[in-house]
Amino acid sequence: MSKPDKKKPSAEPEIMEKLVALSKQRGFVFQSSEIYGGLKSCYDYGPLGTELKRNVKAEWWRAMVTTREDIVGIDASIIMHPNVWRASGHLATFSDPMVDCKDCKERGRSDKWPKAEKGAEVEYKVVVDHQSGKKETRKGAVGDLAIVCPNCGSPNLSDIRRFNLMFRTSLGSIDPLETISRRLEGKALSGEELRKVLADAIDETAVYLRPETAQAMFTNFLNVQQAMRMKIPFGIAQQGKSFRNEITVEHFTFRSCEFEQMEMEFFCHPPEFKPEGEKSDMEWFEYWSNARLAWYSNLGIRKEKLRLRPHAADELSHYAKGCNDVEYDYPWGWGELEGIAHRSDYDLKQHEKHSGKKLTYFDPQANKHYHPYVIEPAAGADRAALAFLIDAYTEEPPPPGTNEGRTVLKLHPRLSPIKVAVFPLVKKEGMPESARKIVGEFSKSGIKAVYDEKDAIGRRYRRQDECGTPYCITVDGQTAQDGSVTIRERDSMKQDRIQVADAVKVVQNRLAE
RNA sequence: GCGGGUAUAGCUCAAUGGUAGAGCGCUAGCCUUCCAAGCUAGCUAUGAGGGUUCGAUUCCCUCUACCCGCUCCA
Repeated sequence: MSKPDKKKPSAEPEIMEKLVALSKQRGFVFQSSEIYGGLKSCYDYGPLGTELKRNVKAEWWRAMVTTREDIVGIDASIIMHPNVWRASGHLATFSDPMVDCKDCKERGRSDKWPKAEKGAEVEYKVVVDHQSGKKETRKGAVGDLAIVCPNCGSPNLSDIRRFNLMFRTSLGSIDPLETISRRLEGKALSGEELRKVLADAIDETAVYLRPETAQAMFTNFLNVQQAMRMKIPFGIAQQGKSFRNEITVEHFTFRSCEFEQMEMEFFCHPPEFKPEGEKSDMEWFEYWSNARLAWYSNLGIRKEKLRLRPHAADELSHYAKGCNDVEYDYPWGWGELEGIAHRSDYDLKQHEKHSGKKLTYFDPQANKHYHPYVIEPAAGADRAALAFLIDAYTEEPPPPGTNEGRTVLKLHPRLSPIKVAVFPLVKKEGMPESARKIVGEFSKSGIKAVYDEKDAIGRRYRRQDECGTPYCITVDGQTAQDGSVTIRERDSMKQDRIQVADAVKVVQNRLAE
């Protein structure tokens, strides 16, 4: 088991700056609400970014649902019953009283920290120089919370804070503020009493934006299984927005408060009910780990920039039997693209406990009811789109004899926002008309094509290179004579002559490769 | 959350206590027959708020956002 090694000297620290600039210039990603000064961690996808992300999601759906008999999809609501989050455990940490040590920066639950007598003098050691690890002995008095830091023993602590990992809102037309002001009218309450009144009033209508899409696959487990007559092993897949009030956000769109997930819950036999010849839960775990890793490399991410990192035992949740992260070597170091978790039967049992409804699968072969095990590949659509973008970003030096290099996004053609650009070599002799007709043919076939006649032909090629457009078709003098055009491939810059009549078919075939 | 840095045109950068420039880009036109050619004309900017000042993009304060490092990440 390898430990995460997040830190590494960045080989190209400036690549992100260039990519952010290109993203804005070419319309991949903009900062949200930019004219108002921006909003922390929020980004908007522009026209090309939207196409890219849609293509990423479409490829995922194709690989996970369309081409598989054993997986079906759902599209659940973002707001779910609050008890879903009690069952999943998200609401517990949400309301836990958290406290920070001001000396060693340890953070934890105040009700779990060592008790100490209020006002008592204590002695503790603090690391004063992180490089040498030099410590200094200090003294202090225990404060009102009557606890000390479990790490360094310091009584120098922050106030209690409750971290809102989930976005809370209220469902219903009555504003909780109305309820609160009514209940508080004419009352003089202590801080603790006041808090209770507020918490109760808010709780009555409180709902939360989902922090993950996974729970809807568990709550709908039997609905889906019965409606679609699914037999174990089978999976339920979903794509959609999730929301987390992250403590920190970083690295462009890599970690943000609003993000899109692509998750699949694969229900398989627990060991005691596994028939002969069927994959075991651990074999499915390996299968999905490898399948998900391969998905990224098949869509063009360089193999040496991808790895599967097994979680160390102390990183795992208590119920998990394993977790592999698919990681990408971002410009700032290795970071998570996707997590494949072996969740045992924890989630279904939790929901069974909290809802009081049976969530067992009836296995007609074994003639038994049981809770299936679950393997969960959970990917981030925004992270995937970002990784594809970073990996595709290439700066080529000027070829011998010239002085202009080129910037090219070597995206997999199926991920490219624009598939084909069609140019008239010059703006005369009917070439623009022919070119526009070709664009029309592509549009009719559902292939995103654009027309461009501005500037010299070389410049138009370079513009498309920056957008990641894999194919450029040019109408020239020969077109009028024999009905042929050139098709130029983005990465090799090689040109073939093809018939106009075959153009759509040729591109379709190349996209299918 | 802590520390450091940054904020000028669509992008990359310059300059200035007194009319804010360039390159690329973009728009229109001319020219142009295959890999960022040329000519002409045009468009576009000092993150937000406050203070000092006759006058602030420039000095000061606050806020916001972004970047780097630490911290955190159910």
